[in-house]
Amino acid sequence: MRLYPDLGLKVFQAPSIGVALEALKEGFRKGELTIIIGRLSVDYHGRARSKLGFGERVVILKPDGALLVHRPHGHSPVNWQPPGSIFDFKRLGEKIVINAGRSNPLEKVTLTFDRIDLLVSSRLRDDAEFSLYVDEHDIRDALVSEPELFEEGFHVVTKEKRVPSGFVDLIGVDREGRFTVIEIKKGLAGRDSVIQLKRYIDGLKGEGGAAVRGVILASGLARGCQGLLESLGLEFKRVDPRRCYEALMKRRGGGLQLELSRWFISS
Amino acid sequence: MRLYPDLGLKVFQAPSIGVALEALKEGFRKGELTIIIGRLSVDYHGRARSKLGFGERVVILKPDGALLVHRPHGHSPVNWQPPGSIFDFKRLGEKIVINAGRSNPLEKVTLTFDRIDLLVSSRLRDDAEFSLYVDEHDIRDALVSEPELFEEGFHVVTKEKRVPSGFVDLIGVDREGRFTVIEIKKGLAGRDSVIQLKRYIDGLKGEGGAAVRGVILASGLARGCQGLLESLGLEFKRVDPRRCYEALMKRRGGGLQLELSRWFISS
DNA sequence: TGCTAAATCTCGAAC
DNA sequence: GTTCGAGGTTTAGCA
Repeated sequence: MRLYPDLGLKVFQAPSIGVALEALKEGFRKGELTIIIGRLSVDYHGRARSKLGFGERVVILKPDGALLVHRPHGHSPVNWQPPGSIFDFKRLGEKIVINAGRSNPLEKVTLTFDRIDLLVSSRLRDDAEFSLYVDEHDIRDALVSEPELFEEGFHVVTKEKRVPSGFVDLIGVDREGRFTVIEIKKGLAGRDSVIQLKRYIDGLKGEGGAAVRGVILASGLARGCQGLLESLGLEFKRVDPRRCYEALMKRRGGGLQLELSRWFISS
Repeated sequence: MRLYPDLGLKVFQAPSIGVALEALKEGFRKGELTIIIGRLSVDYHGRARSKLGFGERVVILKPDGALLVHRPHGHSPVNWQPPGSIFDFKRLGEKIVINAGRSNPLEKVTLTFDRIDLLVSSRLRDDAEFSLYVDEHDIRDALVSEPELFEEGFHVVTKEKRVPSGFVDLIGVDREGRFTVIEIKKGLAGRDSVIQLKRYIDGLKGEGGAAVRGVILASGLARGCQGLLESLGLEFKRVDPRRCYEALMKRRGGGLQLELSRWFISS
């Protein structure tokens, strides 16, 4: 065992069962994040059931009650528990067992280690803010601040309006005074988007009696949807996320470098 | 630096930039999984854009080209790259920069470390098979092997039949000889399931001329869908995942202990 | 707490 | 490779 008080980082190599158990309990009690490399099996009971035999994996226990079991391949953890789970550490013969569960929904994952190669525990300080931009929400906001991105003479009346079957992204009036419902998709709009828009319009027609114009606003329309769109009397318009991004940045005052050209690995 | 050849586990504590770079390159070259605990910032350009300032996090690099950046809280990584990504490690002044990207879709994530507290690299052996049971697939299989779980006198004709708008889960003939289309949902069936089933039936009606019976088979029907269901002339039947699970286990010959009662943390 | 819609969704299978 | 459907989806935003 090695202790590095400067970094608050505790590293245990091939710890005994007693040492590992103590480190697990103390690390969680102190609000630390713990990483285990070892050989374990996993069982899950809850929303479904799963079983995974013994193998060498990485386990992360977070201070907020999240647990992750990662195999040496793949993006997603093979088993996990969401934040808010309750941990329980115990010895079972020559093995270490970690239970993590919650009551709603009722579920529990059980890790059984027959070997722990490395156990690391550390308090992590991370207050940085994460910002992600140019999503559907941003496109809508860009249109609110610059309606001409949609169409000249267009005016936004309301956004995120609740209708019986969901939420309409944007409602406005076009230059000819027509009531216009806009359904926004960031990527390709598919059959489901078309049907969704149709339902929205039907719901609104129920309220007033006037005709309503329906427009899908997306970066593209999936193949085979054109016919459905036309048969329902709807329109499609292409949205340029780049221009929306620029509009947003202009509004937010931030600078913008697109540099789309020399993105890729320039190593 | 400590080398444990028995376990194939390399542990570097507060390594110099040169040592860290060398370890990263050699670890990936040898097909090892690498974990880094340190202080870093993250930038992502691609399907969206994101920015995350400096903070203490856990980074996992997998031999299949997956990369994960985990903050001390939450289930999901704050940034990542999927398997198949290309890694690039380099020095930039007193910092270490890791780029991970791919060309389709064109995207890249950049990690900039101003401190590395711990770097661990190890080859992980994990050949175990992961099995997850009682999903939609299993319910369908349970019905194929025990059609009376659906209805007495029911006969399965085909499963996973392709129709213009997707795949029908099950098609069969009921005791009165009616052509029956079954849409299976593991949990609550919602409005979308009802609409999907209607589309399937419409597609099948196009083929033959006979009337088709449509049934939603799920553990429940979402509130407000009953009306839609009836107006479309469809039915809802409750499925018991537990009985399906038992049917599957019977068929697979395995034993079964449900022990639903004393699941929860019995610590 | 529960529901609805989005996601850099991921993952796997079929075409 | 692309597309489509499912997921222990997870996550964020509101009623």
